[in-house]
Amino acid sequence: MRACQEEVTVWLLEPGNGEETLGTIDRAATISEVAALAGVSPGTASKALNGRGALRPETRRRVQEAAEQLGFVANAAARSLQAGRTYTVGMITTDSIGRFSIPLLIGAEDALGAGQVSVFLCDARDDPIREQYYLRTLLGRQVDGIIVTGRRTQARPPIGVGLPVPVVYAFISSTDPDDCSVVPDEQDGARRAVEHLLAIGRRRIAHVTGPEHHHSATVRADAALRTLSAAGLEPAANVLFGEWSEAWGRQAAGILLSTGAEVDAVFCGSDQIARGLAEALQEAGRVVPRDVALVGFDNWDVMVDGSRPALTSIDMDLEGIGRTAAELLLAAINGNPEHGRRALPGRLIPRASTAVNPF
Amino acid sequence: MRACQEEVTVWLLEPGNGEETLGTIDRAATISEVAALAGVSPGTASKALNGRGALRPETRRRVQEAAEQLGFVANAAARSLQAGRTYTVGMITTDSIGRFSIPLLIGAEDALGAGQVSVFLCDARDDPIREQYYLRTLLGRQVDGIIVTGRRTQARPPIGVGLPVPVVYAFISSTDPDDCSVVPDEQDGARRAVEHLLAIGRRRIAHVTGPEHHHSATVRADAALRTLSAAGLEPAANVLFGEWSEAWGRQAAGILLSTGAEVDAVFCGSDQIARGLAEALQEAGRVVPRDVALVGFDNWDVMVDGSRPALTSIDMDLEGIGRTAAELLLAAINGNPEHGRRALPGRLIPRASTAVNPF
DNA sequence: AGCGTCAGGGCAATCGTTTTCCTTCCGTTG
DNA sequence: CAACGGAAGGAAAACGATTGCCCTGACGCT
Repeated sequence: MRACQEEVTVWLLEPGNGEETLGTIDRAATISEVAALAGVSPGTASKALNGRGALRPETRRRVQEAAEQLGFVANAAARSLQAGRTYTVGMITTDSIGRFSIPLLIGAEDALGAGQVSVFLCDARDDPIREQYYLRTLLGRQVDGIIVTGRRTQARPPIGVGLPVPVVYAFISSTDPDDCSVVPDEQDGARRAVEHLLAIGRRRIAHVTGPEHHHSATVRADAALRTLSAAGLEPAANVLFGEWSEAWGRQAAGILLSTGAEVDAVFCGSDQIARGLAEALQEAGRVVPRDVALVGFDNWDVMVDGSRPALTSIDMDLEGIGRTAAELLLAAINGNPEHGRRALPGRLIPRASTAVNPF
Repeated sequence: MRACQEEVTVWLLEPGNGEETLGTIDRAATISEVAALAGVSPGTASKALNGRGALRPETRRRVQEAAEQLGFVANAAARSLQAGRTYTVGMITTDSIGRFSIPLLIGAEDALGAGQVSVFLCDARDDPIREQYYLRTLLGRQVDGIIVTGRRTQARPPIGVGLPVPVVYAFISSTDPDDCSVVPDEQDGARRAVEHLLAIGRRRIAHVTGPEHHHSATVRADAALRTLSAAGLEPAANVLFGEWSEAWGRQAAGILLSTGAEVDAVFCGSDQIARGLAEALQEAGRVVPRDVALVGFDNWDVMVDGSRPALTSIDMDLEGIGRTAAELLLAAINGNPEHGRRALPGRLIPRASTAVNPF
């Protein structure tokens, strides 16, 4: 282990001293070779390296040194075979890998990597055939568990029933309430957005969002309306459903302006929509946030920072969702399965588009 | 059991025919169980399922049926152990997984998945320690090969020397010319951009790009200048190095306008820069593309489509790079290693920002 | 001195597949 | 009719790590 650290350093800082880098591993050494070098039996070597059995400290050390010298790394296949565990999980993204999957993936990979578990990545691309193919592949590889993710939060049918390994859904959820799902709390997010606008004194608040058939759009819209009415307010305009794009945001700005509704804030269903709205409003002479304050959703860096002014937005903490899903999966693998949907709160990231004092 | 099967099928394909779905796998069957059910020995069953050995067709069929009935999927660990191959490759992204890694990943996963090879994903996050940790992990898992990617195209020191498995670098390249690298041909991309601007009749062309210490920035800038001078032209202004952001694009627009240089086109080092430039130019009263044509780089959908007008851009075909890298890796695994850098050409995607007739 | 105990470590089975021999049984041929 | 050859399939040895069991000394106690 010490040597390991030093090796890294050698590679990193001083090219030229290649003595003990990983480069010395050119054909995997077996534990028998290590044992032979240390003058013990393979079984003993195994115990020495895994801290099991009753061994003299000196023997243990000798084996460890031999292992290091040979650059020994235990053959995972052999170990899995005998342990019945692979320290491996599969991650299936049902839609394609994209903007939403990545933070999930990073979070999951983070939590799993810390537990010495590797991740098989599978991209099912919205194709049920591919999905089942990957499921089968993963099961053949004896993964210890599976994380299922997707780009929509809507509940989906379970990927399989009676599977031999635990499954956790991240971001999307399973329609089976007995399955374990970790999702963002979108209602809470919408509530925070509206409350923030209320807190800075806005009262004529509109909502522009994605397609009405999109689960996230309706959930967020409902929560927004509820929050408004809890404050004794009506929305400043009907909810505008459209698509998740800047173009729609621009178009929606036109609609809002043309209806003559006196709007002093818009909560947008996505940062892209908010950005489009911001542009169009300002082209029409409205000042953001003085005349109209804006809150987006997703906290997507390139959108919130690229927009002028920078966008206040709701961060769903996707990385946290990925991490939590991974942790729940590990727990399930260790025999402590959890059931049901768990909704993680997001947080509001305030920026200039709702700054009370815009200077 | 039956009920389970039907549920899966109902969801998946054809309600009613639940015979052979994955639902039946609830505790992995071994080949011995299959063999017993088919009334043969395990060895024979193996031959039957893998199309090897000399077996009566009828026997083969019997075994296959037994396998299906039990939902048999060969234990990959056992198979790897004996074959010495795992049909698994590792993919290490040296910087974080991000906008550039994803298409690479998708491309690679595509090519590998088709070959029944699974991918271990590792995110080294620009941390050499993590990198070496993952390398070690992958080697312990006996991956058949490794793909190394990153978010910068600059050459990097090899991830290891004398490794027991082949390595292919994708997007980034290795400083060791003997290693196999697949990279975008950025010079070619820059050339295409400038030639496109020349083709639509622009002669006073400027170049705004990222940091001077960034490899991509200098490579593209050099190629752009060479292309101009090959056409007998000088750049309309000194190359403006800055950062890869919209903010810099806006700032650069100010610089170009204030120097009074008569610029009729700008080739930008990234779509973000181009977008910032487009905004600022138009706020200053210039019309894109009539007064100033713009070409970006990366063909990043949200930027090229979100910008107004939509941006002409250079697409580096990252997915193709990922796919090619994976194919080369598979070839190397099969004993046909390739060496050296292979630069893949990109293509120019024309959009409104360079439309000859902007209506 | 004799017995019990325990530390230290070797042996061998085990995980599930594949593969290399073998064996057996027929059919064909000299 | 004996011998040979090929087809069909079984037996068992790998692959590499782990682990329970057993063996061997050495030590201590009576």
